[in-house]
Amino acid sequence: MTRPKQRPLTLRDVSEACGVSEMTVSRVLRNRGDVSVATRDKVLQAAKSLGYVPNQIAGSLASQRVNLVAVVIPSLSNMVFPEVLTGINEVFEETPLQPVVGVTDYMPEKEERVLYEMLSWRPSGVIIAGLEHSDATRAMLKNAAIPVVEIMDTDGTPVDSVVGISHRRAGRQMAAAILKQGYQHIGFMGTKMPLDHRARKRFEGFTEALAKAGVEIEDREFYSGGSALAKGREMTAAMLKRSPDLDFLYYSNDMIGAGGLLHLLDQGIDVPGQIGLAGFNGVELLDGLPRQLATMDACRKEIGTLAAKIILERSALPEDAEPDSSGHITLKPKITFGDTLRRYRRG
Amino acid sequence: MTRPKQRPLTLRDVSEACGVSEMTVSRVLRNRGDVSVATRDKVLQAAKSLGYVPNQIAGSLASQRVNLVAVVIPSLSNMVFPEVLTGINEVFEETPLQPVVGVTDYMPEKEERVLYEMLSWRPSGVIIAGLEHSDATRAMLKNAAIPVVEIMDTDGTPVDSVVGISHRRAGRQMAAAILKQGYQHIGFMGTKMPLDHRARKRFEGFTEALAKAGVEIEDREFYSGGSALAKGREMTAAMLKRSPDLDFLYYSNDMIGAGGLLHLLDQGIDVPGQIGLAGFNGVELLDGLPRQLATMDACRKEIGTLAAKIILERSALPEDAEPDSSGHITLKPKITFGDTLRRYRRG
DNA sequence: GTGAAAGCGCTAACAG
DNA sequence: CTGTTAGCGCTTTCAC
Repeated sequence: MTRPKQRPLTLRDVSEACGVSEMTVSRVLRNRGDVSVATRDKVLQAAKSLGYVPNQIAGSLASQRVNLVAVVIPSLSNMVFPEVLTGINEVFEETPLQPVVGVTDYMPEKEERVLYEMLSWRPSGVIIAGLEHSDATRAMLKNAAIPVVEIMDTDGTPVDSVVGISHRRAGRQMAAAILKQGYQHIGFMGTKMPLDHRARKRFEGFTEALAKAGVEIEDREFYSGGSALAKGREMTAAMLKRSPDLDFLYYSNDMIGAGGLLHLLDQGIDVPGQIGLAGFNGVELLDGLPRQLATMDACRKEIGTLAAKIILERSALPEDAEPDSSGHITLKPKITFGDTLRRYRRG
Repeated sequence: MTRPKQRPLTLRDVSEACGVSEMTVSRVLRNRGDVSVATRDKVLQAAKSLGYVPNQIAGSLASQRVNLVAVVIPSLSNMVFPEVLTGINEVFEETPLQPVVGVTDYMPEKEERVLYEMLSWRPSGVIIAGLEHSDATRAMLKNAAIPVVEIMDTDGTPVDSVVGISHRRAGRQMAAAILKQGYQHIGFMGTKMPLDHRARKRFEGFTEALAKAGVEIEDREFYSGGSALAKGREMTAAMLKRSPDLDFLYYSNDMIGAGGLLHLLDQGIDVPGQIGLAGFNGVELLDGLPRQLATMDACRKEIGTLAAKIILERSALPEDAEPDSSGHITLKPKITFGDTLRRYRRG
């Protein structure tokens, strides 16, 4: 109750308060080893009434174990990543492990800084978005000698484990679906993606599959910043003005797709009859639009869950054991046709 | 290059590699004290080539300083909080401080656990959402003897500093604006809010202001889970069926408001002539809807920025200095009328 | 079941 | 400018 100001409580304080050795107090507080019920209660009671909070800094240094898992993602405003985090959180919920999030803003050099910062806390594992990293980043990941899971994307060579989808394949798949329904005049809209490798790969897969069918994208536009919904609207209006013959619009994410959809409906355009639309991500947020946008699920939450599970297994493993599984997981997203990609061949 | 596996590098390794004492290596790596350029370069070079990453655990224990700031928020999927985080991140960007986020899912008891966990890392400060906490949580915050900023809400008694808006006032203000425009038959839709105190306070302020004008809410509905947009649609449809005479719908957040708006437009209802709408939050995400929803900005990013700045100032202060400012900041959100709350008195 | 001693990897405080 | 000496608060290991 009468706590000395400024100096946080230590084990010793609790020890003195209840007349039990520091060692035993430590045992009680960690539920380690056998302690008589009597002393146990005494200790617990003292700790609580003092309001003692253990010092993990000291604990981790002594035990050489840290219950932190570094999670490195490009953005928090992207909707996608909070969902991944939710998956991760769920798995770690009932374990001693704790995720610590770092944000890179899609900047490789910031990724480097953030990772360095996090590794300096000696986390038990790293979950990091993407497969494209600077040499320094990759080196740090390797040197850390802890489990590393690269997430979201599987098109490339992981440092260690990987959980994600093939965005190139996703792009191809959507192209195939679109062509199959008879659409031929296709426009593309998306973020400027020098650094969003996943968007880039989807685009590449998409164009590649079209090319195989002898189709080329007839118009394209890229944006950055601003409200995605509004951007989708604007870009769509502009593109259709430029290229009125388009019969399909592929968007690199659902938000701009939704903007496009709202614009087309405003204009009284028949969707998906006259113009079809598709986005990417399967954002639940958008259920409730006048039409359901065709899209592909990016398996966000599942990616989080699986990545966390890999860390969990690996970090429990004895020092020198090698996991028997390769730790490479490629999920297979499916297309949701919704109401903006017709299901029957054009008349 | 030939690094012993499993054992992370220590200062000593660097020290040996470059023939400089550990202490000096430490100085170089922290940019502390004067070191000759020659040794400095030697050290830096050795550290880099080895791929040495300092151990903050040991460093913090020795220096009794931790560059972590605990940030405790109810949710990541609420859109609101990622924006607050963005504000916080921006401020800490160029400082040694680093936010660490914990999520409570609006559960007081989880809040307690999360905070305990974070305090055990002895952070330099705490930023925590809301003013309602369990006694244990409040006690921990007080005992921690570090700067604490409670954010989002100012209706109540903070433990220490506070940055936010008065949600009660926000509710009253919106009620006043609605009444002023002559709307009289008002329905309310929102989340089930036993634990969302801010939504509750807005609702209370809202009904209170209506009551003063002799107006009562004529219908109300609460939801939980699911896509907010879809829920807004459904609830609005149901409510108007039940209470066709309503001329205004107040939503506890913009997403369900947007759902309602889409529904009304679908039905060909004149908005805001026949029915007016308002939400809350000022979600930029929604720019691009057919009509701009009336709303109030919750000052999310600014709250983050200010809270971070308070921590920053306070944590730099000498041990016993008292901040001269009370550290109580109430921001004043303004109403955006948009296109769903008419600006002129009813005919 | 409990305690005493040693040390985790680093930095504060002094010496030189 | 550089090095030495003590810890930081806990846990490990080994006695009892």
